[in-house]
This record gives sequence, structure tokens and C-alpha cells, in this order.
Amino acid sequence: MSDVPPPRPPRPLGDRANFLLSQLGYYTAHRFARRLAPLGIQPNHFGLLMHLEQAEGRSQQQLADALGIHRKVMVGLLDDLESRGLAQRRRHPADRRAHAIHLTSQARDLLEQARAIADEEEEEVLTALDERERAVLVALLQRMASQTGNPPGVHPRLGATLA
Amino acid sequence: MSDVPPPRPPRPLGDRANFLLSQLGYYTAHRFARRLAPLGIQPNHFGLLMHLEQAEGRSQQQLADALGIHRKVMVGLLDDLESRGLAQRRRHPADRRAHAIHLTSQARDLLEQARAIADEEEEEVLTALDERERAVLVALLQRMASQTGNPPGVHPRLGATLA
DNA sequence: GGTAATAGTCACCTGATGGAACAGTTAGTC
DNA sequence: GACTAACTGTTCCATCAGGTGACTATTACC
Repeated sequence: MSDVPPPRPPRPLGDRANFLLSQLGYYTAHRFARRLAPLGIQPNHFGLLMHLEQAEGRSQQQLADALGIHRKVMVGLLDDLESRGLAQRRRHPADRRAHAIHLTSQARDLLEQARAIADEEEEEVLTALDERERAVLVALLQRMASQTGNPPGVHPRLGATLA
Repeated sequence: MSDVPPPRPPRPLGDRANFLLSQLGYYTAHRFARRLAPLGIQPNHFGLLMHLEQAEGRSQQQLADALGIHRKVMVGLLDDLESRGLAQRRRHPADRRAHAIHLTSQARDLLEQARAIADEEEEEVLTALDERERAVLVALLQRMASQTGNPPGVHPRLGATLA
């Protein structure tokens, strides 16, 4: 009789690029969220604030399109920001249906702090790598993101239900 | 009078290693989940099956500890697997409180299919990279995972509420 | 002027998440 | 050998994000 075939260890998860990406991505995102919490915002608010900084006065719909989310989600995000005094819904000069979204000066201050936190988090997740390796890693990841159709700076989590 | 300081575009999210990791990690995990759906399981089931393959006969508590989750969660995961005929709760030979968890032959077949799907997904997310670059990427990611205390093959998502 | 489309909002429902508590069993202790 | 503490697996419940459909106000089309 033949022996029971020895388990023949298959390639472990920790050797797979997709697993490592998911593992590290979740890890760093989660840490970032925890570090951001004292500021009273979450990573998705941070992403919206970052975008607003460069695109002030846009309508909620325009912002939602740019970030790949549904307008309904934008309502909630802006409710959060507005209640924290970080954003304002003003009257849109050209379309009375729409709101023109603006940042407050308070938001700009908070953005600086949030960016510093992001820097910390990045530094920490990259601790094991020297300068040259970091550059290599970022270049590789950018090419992968581009090739897989991930728009620069747009996190797919925001538009989770988009499909 | 001084000009309004030009927006001085800050470093975009797409240049940050932590953002890229989160973006690509979420992307590939999400795609993997969608590809896995026809098999009737989710990524967390896949992770559990992978572990069970190497650690059959363990108790639910032992499995939960190994994967960094709470036993309560393990109950739900095993309910899922058992109802799909992928796992069995047998009597534990040494401890009548505990169950000894075993895979079915059906589970082994399904694991092969799931691994093939994981291979596809990995291949796709790595499309932009040649062989050498892939090896470099995996090596860098593994060092980062190790340095940040991420146990090999254990996805932090499973133990989301651990802290 | 009438109809369709759009911007933003709300109320609802469902599914995941976390906590407390339970019965059955084991292990240590006197 | 009885008693107490600890452990395994499970259920119940309260809570809360996420997704859906319908609704008002305004604009654009013809």
C-alpha cells in the first residue's frame, strides 16, 4: 500500500505578493486610522480634505466623481467635516441646486497635522528599508497601481459599492 | 504686498508608500474576494482552510489563537465551512470540551481551485513587473512585514477587534 | 410650457461587530 | 472525593456602518 502522500507544504501565504500587499496595506491603513483618531477624522476624511485642498468650490457631485464614490456617501462625509468646522457648504455661484464646498482655515491647520501623521506612519512601515530600497519599492508599486487601473491617489475603499 | 502663496502642491497620496500599499492591498483583496465568490467562500475562509490543511485535528481555540482571532469568530467561520461540507467538528480525543476540526476531501479539492485563483490574482496584480522585479518586491514586502511585527501568513483583518 | 435629468437629502433595512452571559467539561486543591 | 476556578464552544443582544429607494428643489432640453 502507498503511504499517505506527505502534506507537501504548498507555497505559504507569506510568499505571495498579493497576500503581502493586503496584509501590509490593511496593517498600515489601520494604524493610520488609529493615529488619526485624536484629530477627530478618519482616513476617508483625510482623502477628501486632501482633494478639496486642490479643488475648492466644486460641487458635491464633482467631488464624488473625482473620488469614485456615490453622492450619497459624499453627503455623510461632508456632514462629518461640516460638523467639525472643517468644511462649508456655500451657495454655488452657477447652479442653485448644487453646493460649492470650501475648506475652513481650521481644516488647513488640521491637514498639516494629518500629513505629519501620515509621514510618521509611512516612516514606520518603511523602517526596515534604506533610502534606495524605498525608492525602488515606491516605483514598483506605482507601476503596479498604474497597470491595474488604480487612479493615482484614489483609494478604492472609498468607492466600495461602485461596481 | 505678498502674493497669496501658490498652493505649492504637497506630496500627492500616490507618492506615499503607505497609501500605495493600502490602495493595492485593498484592490487585490477585493478582486480576490470576487473571484473566490463562485466557490462559495470568502478570503477569510480561504485563510482558515489553508491553515487547517497544515494543522488538522486542532481545537477551535487553538485555531483561533493561531490566526489571531476570537473563538467567537471561529464559531461562525466553522459554521460556514461545515454547512458547505468543507470541515467537520469531531470529538476531540483528549478533551471532551473541545472539537477536533478536520477537513473533508471536498475541501482539499476546493483548496486547489482556490489556490489557482490566488495564483491568477497574483499574476494579474504583478503584470507590470518582470521576474526579477517580482522577487525584489516580495523580498522588500517580507522584510517590512517582519519588521512591523506581522506574523507570516496571518492577515490582520481576521483579528480586527483584537486590540 | 412641459418633460426629463440632475444635485442633494432622508428614512429604511440589512449585515457585520462587540459584549455579556450560558452549559458542559476539565484541572487543581484540600 | 468534593469544591472551586478555569476553559471550550455557543448563543443572545445591542449597536452601527453600508446599501437601497424614494423625495424635493432646480436645471436643461425641445
